Amino acid sequence: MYKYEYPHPAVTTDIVIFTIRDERLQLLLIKRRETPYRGKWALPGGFLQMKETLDECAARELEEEAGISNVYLEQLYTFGAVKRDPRERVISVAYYALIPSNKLAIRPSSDADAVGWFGMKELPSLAFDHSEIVERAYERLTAKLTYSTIAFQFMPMEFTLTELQNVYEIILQEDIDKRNFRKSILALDSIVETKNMKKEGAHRPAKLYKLKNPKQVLVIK
Amino acid sequence: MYKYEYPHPAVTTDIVIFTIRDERLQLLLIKRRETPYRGKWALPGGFLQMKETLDECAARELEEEAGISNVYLEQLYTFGAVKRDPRERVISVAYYALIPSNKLAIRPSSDADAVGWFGMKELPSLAFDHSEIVERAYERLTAKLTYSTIAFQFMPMEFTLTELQNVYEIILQEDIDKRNFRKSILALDSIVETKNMKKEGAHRPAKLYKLKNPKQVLVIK
DNA sequence: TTGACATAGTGTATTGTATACACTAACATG
DNA sequence: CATGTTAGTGTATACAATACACTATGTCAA
Repeated sequence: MYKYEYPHPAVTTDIVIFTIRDERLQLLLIKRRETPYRGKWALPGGFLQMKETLDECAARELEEEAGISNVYLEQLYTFGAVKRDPRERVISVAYYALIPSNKLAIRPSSDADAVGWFGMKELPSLAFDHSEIVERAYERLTAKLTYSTIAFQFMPMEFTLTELQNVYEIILQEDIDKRNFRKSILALDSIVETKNMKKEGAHRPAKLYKLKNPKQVLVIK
Repeated sequence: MYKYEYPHPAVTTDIVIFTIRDERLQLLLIKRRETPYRGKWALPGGFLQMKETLDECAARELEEEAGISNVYLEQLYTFGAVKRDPRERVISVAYYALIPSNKLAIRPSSDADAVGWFGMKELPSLAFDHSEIVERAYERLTAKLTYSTIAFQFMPMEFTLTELQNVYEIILQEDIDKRNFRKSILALDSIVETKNMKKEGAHRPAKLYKLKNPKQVLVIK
């Protein structure tokens, strides 16, 4: 039992985990097995521990609930509506993470069918204020796509320019001119050709590229 | 005495209050009269109450500690280093506020010389991790200056284009071409001429402008 | 009253960036 | 070896950003 002279809220982190799967922007949800919102889908997340920072808490939840580590993770916004959790006062520091498609090993966490990927356009109704969190994360993601190299964080180690273009087109939901796209991406000077080619199907193979600095996200212009 | 089954951190809001004063970007600090960091300057802020949202908490602190209300106030970032406060675990949700120069009535809060404005370049050493908070607030401010109409929030009801240009030049610390500045500002279609002129000194008077929607901050382009 | 001074106010030419657009190259397969 | 499919490439045009200098309107002092 912990005692304080004045009331303290609980603090949690909730994480919007984005990936590109099946040509769609998807995110990871967890089915709640406890009240409140029992049976509803919710963002992965959990309570802050006293000996970890907020970043560490988010990374830990990402690891525990989705089996994912060492990916792009950024603080999004802090949500503090008074009744956002019916049990007690809970402040949620929201994060979002980007997962490259090759890291998609959903470790089913504790239990199998309780974790799932959902397309942004086919989201179920969510617990708490998680819809609002998702919306804000999507806004941030689309904004950053246009003024940073954040999209590279969705890519596996080696990728083709067409694959990269697909990521942009899927997230922004608009067609991009192939030549202009390649011109602007190469102008960033963030990726280099590898010696490898992607051979797939009955057509010309594509050059594979890789990031010069895999973890670095640059703000451009 | 409040009791919980597991430990809860304290939650505070801290506010970086910017204004333009004496041709400089300045911010409001408060001298601490309690330990820890007794006698050091710190950002205004305080503990979240159970019945108020984070935004309300920040607005309340702004009012209580600086006597300022009804100004631009935006959540900045949440700071959660484990030992950022030596007393107990404290999560700080940082905000920043922009004060028009005409609202500068520093109500000395509880007591006189404990509140002061400091130029960004002449800041004293600050308590806690408040230097880090200030730095991030300044980054956000300069970034938003270039892609939103946030700078208008520094202006009084009526202002001249030269005064507005000065605000940009002071914050960005660079000279701006007068004709290009006026062209781009008027292109935003956010301000209109008033019938008034500012007569001051031995020279041609300047037209006074006002915001079409005083509270609105637009993201541009 | 008028000349000197100080800031307000205005337009255009040039440069750089973003966009639109179509054909050839290289592979697999039948 | 013809067909189908995706990879890969350059240029002309439109638009936006920048550089740049003179006239206008007031006050004040001689």
